[in-house]
Amino acid sequence: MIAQMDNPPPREKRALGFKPLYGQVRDILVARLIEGVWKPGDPLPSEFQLAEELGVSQGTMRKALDELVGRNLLVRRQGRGTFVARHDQQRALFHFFKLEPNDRSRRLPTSQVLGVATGTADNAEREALSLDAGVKVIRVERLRFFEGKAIVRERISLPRAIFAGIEEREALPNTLYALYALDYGVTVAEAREELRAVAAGPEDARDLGLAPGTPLLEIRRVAVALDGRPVELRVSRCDTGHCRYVADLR
Amino acid sequence: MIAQMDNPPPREKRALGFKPLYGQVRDILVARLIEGVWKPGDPLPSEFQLAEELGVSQGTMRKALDELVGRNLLVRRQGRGTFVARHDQQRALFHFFKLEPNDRSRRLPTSQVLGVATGTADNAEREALSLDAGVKVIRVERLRFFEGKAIVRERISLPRAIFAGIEEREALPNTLYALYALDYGVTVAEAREELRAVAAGPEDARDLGLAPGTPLLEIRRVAVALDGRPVELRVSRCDTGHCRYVADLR
DNA sequence: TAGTGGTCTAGACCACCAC
DNA sequence: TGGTGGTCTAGACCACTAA
Repeated sequence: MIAQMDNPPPREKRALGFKPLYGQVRDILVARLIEGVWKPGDPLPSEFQLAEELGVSQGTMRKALDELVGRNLLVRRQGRGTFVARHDQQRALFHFFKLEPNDRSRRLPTSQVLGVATGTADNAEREALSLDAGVKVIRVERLRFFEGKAIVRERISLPRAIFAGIEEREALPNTLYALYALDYGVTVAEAREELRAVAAGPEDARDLGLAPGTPLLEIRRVAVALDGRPVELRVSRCDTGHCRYVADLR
Repeated sequence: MIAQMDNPPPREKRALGFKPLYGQVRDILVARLIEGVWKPGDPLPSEFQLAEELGVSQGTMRKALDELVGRNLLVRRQGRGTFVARHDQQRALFHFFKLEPNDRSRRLPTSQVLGVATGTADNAEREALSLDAGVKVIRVERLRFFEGKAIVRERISLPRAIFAGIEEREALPNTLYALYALDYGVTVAEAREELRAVAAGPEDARDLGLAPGTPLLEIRRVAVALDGRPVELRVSRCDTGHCRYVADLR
């Protein structure tokens, strides 16, 4: 059993505080993912084992697992098992990357870091990342390329309290979210993006090889970790002469 | 039973052609929605009745219904029943509308039709809507307002074969998708959007009160009906000085 | 109170994969 | 061949709504 063991009424189902069993099971599984009991790529115990451990039926465990698969936190492979999702698998890669080159090929761009710096969070960063005044952030500026052509200029802000030492690494990988998960225990679970059209500034123009004032697509993304903390602010300015932002509404 | 009645082997489950029962049931339900057996807002028979009619268990029927609820085609209301989703309910309205005024209020903009015309589909329309050469389309141009301020200039292209007569209506409602469903039997089930940054042209500038060349967010959307046909091409140019495009990645 | 969807269980069998 | 996830069933009981 789960929480009910402490309380005499074995199935607490009040009008307001009702929480289904599979929801409690799901929360327990999420907590284990946050704690790092299972790491990216690890297999979970079988559905039957998990169900027996938590004292629920396989059907209930299945429903809990289903929800986590739906949130892209787990991956099922028939005949093999259920695994913790990784941020560097083809399927998951494009979940947080919606730019597509105009030739419709689906590739990830390469990256070139322009600079890494540490500073005090400005107002925008404090609001986006829920930081107190005076807190330090790490800022990464980089360019991203499709087929050797610079398409995106990107500024990434990270709380130093979470990503301490990341500013001293010799190199940063192209897929940062896999790095966050493996080296900092931070699983990016969701993100909110706000898009605007802006005019290219002098630096945008220089780095992207455009005239100043050229319209650029600005993507402002706040990434949220499994535990609900906002962990990254990323502002990308994209030359939509060579790519476009694609969204499927279903 | 369903398809198996004709064939002696009651459960056809070959290596390749295997299709689960709930999938067949789901397809039958979708077919009924396309035929208009149940119209937007109508209640479906209860899960038990549907299950009995199609000769499956309630659990299987439930799984089929679950998928359609997940695709926003049906809506469940506990204690009341399962209903065909409508495109003019608060919940569904914003599923296909991702612009948010910068004051973060969630409202739909009002609309003002600038003009309606009929013409021969151009290359872009033919490709987007899978039309043959020479086919006629109806084009609607309109402005959309937040708080009385013109924010979006929109060009909508519709195949005349599907929406015959729509060009002669005295007025067009703000929420066109509800009109498509109710008067033309066309349920918009999904859409693909491509976003770019563009410079305002003379007409954009005039109608939106901006200087020519101001960066605008261009949203190019192809809406697809329940039966898979593309039914609408919509190109919106948005003044992101007053609003922004919002996407939640999960 | 009757009827609907929502949860949970127990068990059977199938499809897929690795060994 | 054994173990995993995937499907399907039958039945019980709970929560919500409307009459």
